[in-house]
Order: sequence, then C-alpha cells, then structure tokens
Amino acid sequence: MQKPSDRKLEIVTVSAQLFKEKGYSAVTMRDIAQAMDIKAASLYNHIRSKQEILVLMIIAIAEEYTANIRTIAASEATSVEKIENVIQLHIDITVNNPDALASLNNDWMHLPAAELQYFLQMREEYEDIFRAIVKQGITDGEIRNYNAEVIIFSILSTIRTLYLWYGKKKDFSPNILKTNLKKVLLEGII
Amino acid sequence: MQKPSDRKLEIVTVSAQLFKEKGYSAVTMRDIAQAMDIKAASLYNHIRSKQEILVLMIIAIAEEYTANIRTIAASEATSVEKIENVIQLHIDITVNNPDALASLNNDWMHLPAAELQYFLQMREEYEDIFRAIVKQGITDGEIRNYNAEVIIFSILSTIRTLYLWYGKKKDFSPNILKTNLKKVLLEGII
DNA sequence: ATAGTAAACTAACAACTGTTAGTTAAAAAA
DNA sequence: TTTTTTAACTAACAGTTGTTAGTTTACTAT
Repeated sequence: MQKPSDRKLEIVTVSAQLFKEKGYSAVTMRDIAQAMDIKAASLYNHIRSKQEILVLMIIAIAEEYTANIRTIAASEATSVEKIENVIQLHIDITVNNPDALASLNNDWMHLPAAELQYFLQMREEYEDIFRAIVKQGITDGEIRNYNAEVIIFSILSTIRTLYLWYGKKKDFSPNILKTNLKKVLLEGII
Repeated sequence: MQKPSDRKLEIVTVSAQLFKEKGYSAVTMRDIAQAMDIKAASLYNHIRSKQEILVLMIIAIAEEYTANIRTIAASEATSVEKIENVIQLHIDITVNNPDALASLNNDWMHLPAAELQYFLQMREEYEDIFRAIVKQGITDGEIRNYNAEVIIFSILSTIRTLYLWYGKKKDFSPNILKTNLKKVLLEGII
C-alpha cells in the first residue's frame, strides 16, 4: 500500500471534520468539494469513491489500536499497568485524530464489505485482548472481583468517547487527562 | 400534544431499530416501509415527515431524562446517592429504549431547527445539573478532589453508551448492572 | 343498507445522489 | 521548447431521495 498524496490526505482530513458534524451518509461529495473550494468531480482525480475516503479514515487508526494493544498485552507489565497503558493509548490516538474517531465509532458500518469484515475482526480482537487483561488482573487479585464485562464496558466506553469531549473543554488537555483519567477509572471517585 | 396512534408508535419503533443499524440519514422511507410490509407513501397516512419520526423518537426521552435529573438534584440525598440515582436513571431508560437511544446519541443533529435547539438546551441543562452534583460532592468531601470535568465525562460517557452493550451480552441484565455498574463507577476497580 | 373513515395502494415529481466523460490550463519533465 | 502530467473544470447520467396526489379497499357507525 503506497502512501497517499498530500491532496488525498487533505480530502480525508476535511471529510473527517464534516463526517463528525453530520455523519458519513449526510455528507455529500459536493459538501466535501465545497469545503475544499473545488468541484465534486475534481475529487475523483484523487480518490476512487466516497467509501474510499471512509476506508482511509478508519482502517489506519484501527490498525494502530490493534498493533499497540498487542504490544501492551505482551509486555511484562502488571495487569493494572497494562490497563493504564491502554488508557494512555486512547488518549494519544484521540489527540492525534480527534475528528476521524467520530467515523471510526459511528460510521464504520458503511465501510465496503471487505474492509467492514477486517474492521470488525480487529475490533473483536481488541476487546478480547482487553478482556484477557482484566480477567488476569482479577485472577491475580490486582483488580476487584466485579463482573468483568461491566468493568470492560465501563473503561472502554469512556476512552472510546473521549473524542466527543476532547477539544471542547480546556480541562481536557493531554496532561490533565494523563493524570486524572487513569485515577478516576482505576481508583474511582469516592 | 395528543398521544400518537398505535400505528404511529409502530413506525417509530421500527425506525428506531433501523436508525440504530445504519444511522438516520442512511435509512430511507422505503426501508422503513419495507420493514412494515407497506409502501413508503402509506407511511404518510400516519406521520408528516421523516424528521417527525426522529422528533418522536428523541424528544420524549430527552424530556424524561431532564424531568428525572431535576427531581434527583432537588432531593434530600447525599451527592454520592444522587449520582447513584442518575446511574440508575440511565439503566432504566436504556432498558426501556434500547434502540431509540442510538438516535438520541448520534442522530440528534438532524432534528428540525426548533427541536434541535430544545434538545441541546435540555442536554446542556442535564450536564449542568450533573456538574453541580459532582462539585457539591467534592466540596463536601464525599468525592475525591479530581478534575470535575474528567469525573463528569467519565461517568456520563459510560452510562450514555450503555445502549451499545445492553442486549448484546447476557452480563448486562438490569440486575447485574444495578449491582456492578455503580460500584465500578464510584469505587473503581482496584 | 349507507355513509364515513382509516389506511392501504399506484403513479409520479422535482431535487439530489455518487460518479463518469471529455476538456482545459498550468506546472514539471524531457 | 516541446511533451507529459497533474489537477482543475463543465456537462451530464442514471439511480435514489422524500414527498404529494389521487384512488381503492375494508372496517365502523349510523
């Protein structure tokens, strides 16, 4: 896979902002073109289809999640440290892709069949790895013996929706998140 | 506002399932009609427009959230008890509206202008009330002195996305949630 | 039986959708 | 300088969109 041209990346960036506002289906090729001050047909000098924009937007990030959580899981760290590393991973990816994450969370079902399957497979693996970390932590007595699925859901849903809050409030600087989010998710609030 | 007919409610119910799968914009009137085994034009014997379906789906639930969090905030309970009551409120509404909540979370931007303004106003009030509860809890020493916005984000994002997990795993029965979710969110996992 | 109503139907529309074809102008390579 | 490439353009398409108009059918109330 060769790396996309500058103009191609610009289309993906602009589209990500629009998709975040209105969702993939509600954004037209003419909307994207207008935001770039060109005509819709001109977009096709750079991309093959509207769906290809979505693929470029989602798959690379999904692969980044997958590669990193594999590394974290395979490391020598304790279960709690691994969970902290997963939280940090989500903070980092959110800071670097605050718009595209909206499509990764809400528009993935509009991927072409092959990429959809690939995406869902990565997503499943990701949750399986995270589940294994949590269960190991419970077994080792590092993590309290609550329902594992509830723990997984609670942490994942928070760090997956970080993109919705990041950038809207000054309290969500990378540093404040780094120090506060791990504590809140791990130690609770009381 | 008079209550909708049975058939009208059926349209909203069926649409909610479809909107959850593909999003509001990607679902056509013909999709909705086909799911009800009628023709698209027949839908208009019961509803005025596609947007009206969205309004019926979202506004009533938003009002239910608003009314209930007002009651909780005004009660005599401690701050921690109030937060527990908010968590329980989200569990209850999720159990009763597992499909419509997808649109409330992802498709609200497609509401007509008037209803959009009303929705955003309710959403803002909701977050303001929740913020006040958390800050009071910190002031009173009931809640640890972490960044309040991070606490708010962490709890709200979890209970708002409950609809994504509820029904998919048997671990998410109302009872398991009732006992586990409050503990995980309040006391943490270590 | 008759009239009225609720809810389905067929047919159609104007606007919008993603996309293609062919053309043009400017920049880069020869 | 000439040639090639890049990236814009105009024009148009076939299919889909939400929606309306007018009609038909079957139940309900008179």
